[in-house]
Amino acid sequence: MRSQLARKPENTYHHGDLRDALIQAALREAEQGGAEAISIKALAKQLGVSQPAPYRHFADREALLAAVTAEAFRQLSAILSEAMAKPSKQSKLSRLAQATLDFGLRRNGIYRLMFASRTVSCAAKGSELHAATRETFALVIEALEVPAVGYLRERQALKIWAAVHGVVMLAEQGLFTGESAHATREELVEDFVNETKAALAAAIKDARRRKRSGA
Amino acid sequence: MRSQLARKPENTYHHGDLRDALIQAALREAEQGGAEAISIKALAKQLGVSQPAPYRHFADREALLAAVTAEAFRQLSAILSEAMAKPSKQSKLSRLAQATLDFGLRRNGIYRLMFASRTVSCAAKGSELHAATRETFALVIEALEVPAVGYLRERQALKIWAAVHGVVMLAEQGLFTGESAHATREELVEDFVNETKAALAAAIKDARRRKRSGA
DNA sequence: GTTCTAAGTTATATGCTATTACATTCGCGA
DNA sequence: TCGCGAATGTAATAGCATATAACTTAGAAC
Repeated sequence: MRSQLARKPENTYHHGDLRDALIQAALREAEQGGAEAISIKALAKQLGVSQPAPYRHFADREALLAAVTAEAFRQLSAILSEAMAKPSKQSKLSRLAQATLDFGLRRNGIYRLMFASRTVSCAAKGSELHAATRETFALVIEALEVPAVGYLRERQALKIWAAVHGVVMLAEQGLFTGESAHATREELVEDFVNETKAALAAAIKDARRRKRSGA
Repeated sequence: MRSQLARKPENTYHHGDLRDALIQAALREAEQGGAEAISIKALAKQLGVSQPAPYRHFADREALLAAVTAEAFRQLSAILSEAMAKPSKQSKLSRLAQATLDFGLRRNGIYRLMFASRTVSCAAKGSELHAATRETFALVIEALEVPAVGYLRERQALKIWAAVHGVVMLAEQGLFTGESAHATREELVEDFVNETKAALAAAIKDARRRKRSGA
């Protein structure tokens, strides 16, 4: 296993770890231009192999995109885990939400690859990509820092996750640069975070009261 | 001006209204496959003209996509206006939000074209596309049915707009089909609508109280 | 060491974007 | 109504990307 972005050494026949090198190089390309910026041919040239070489590792372009997207989800998961782990005055949920916003804005192209293409929705249930997306969502649930309360916890996780993605989307559309720019993206995300906390607190209080009156 | 989806009549040199026909045909193509499904060559063949003919009306593929996206925004605006206009027990905001969700799910590919590509963010400020997106957002503000209260109204509009888009996004990712499917997409949207209403009501009440105590 | 297989190469077919040079039609003014 | 210029369409072609087929090389397995 050699360095991930390495070109094939000259005067050698085998690259060594082309599959991984392709994924890493593709991620770099997608950083700015999204999925459209990923060209098998260009990647092959970049890595010093012939154009058809990548097809030994991926059936077609879609398969490469799926692998790249899965890797992107794993990277996001790592970032979110780290954000949640480090000590801070902010709540875990706030840190997760802000870190997601930051990721979505900074790594624009990759974000679109992950959430705005049909690659994910086409992913089969047992696939690497499907697993990676589920793992990321599990972190959202974890960030709520509440025990499972019926399906309420999943519901709140879906809501905050949806809301944050919506903010990223509108921000990339440029809806925050103009007359409506008086609310920053970070403020909006924090609003959603606080609403989620309030909803959870209310629900838990309600559950306790019901339990007490029932007992 | 001839019928929009019409092929060029045989034995004629001019199509009649190729520009519009291209946009309409491209919209049909994008319905399922998004922007990637739009091929200049295929459209030309479909409409019975030569491959280079479309370039008389659009500088390049990007320009066509921008025009198609603008048209899509106008169609969405029309749908939302209609939803808001018809008498109903539901509030205008609820109808707008649910209609947006419906549009996003039904016309999946077009929705991605509108909100998940970089076409919009690259649109110049004076462009047809930029105007179309602003007009749609203006409908969101209108749906709140409150007078301008500082920047609060725009902020709430941004929030509900972001939230609805987030729900569409996650729904298309398949996050609602699985263990987390216990909340429907419609329920989540309605949650966000109600939170928006509550926030607006609270803010207006607060403003009145402040005004009274000040007077 | 021989052989089998994974991984890479050359050559090629196909499809799309885009440009150049040429042809046709429309509309408008003389 | 004739003619001329602008708008619109066509044919031919260059360039790039995906993908496949047939062939070659190196590494591993026995």
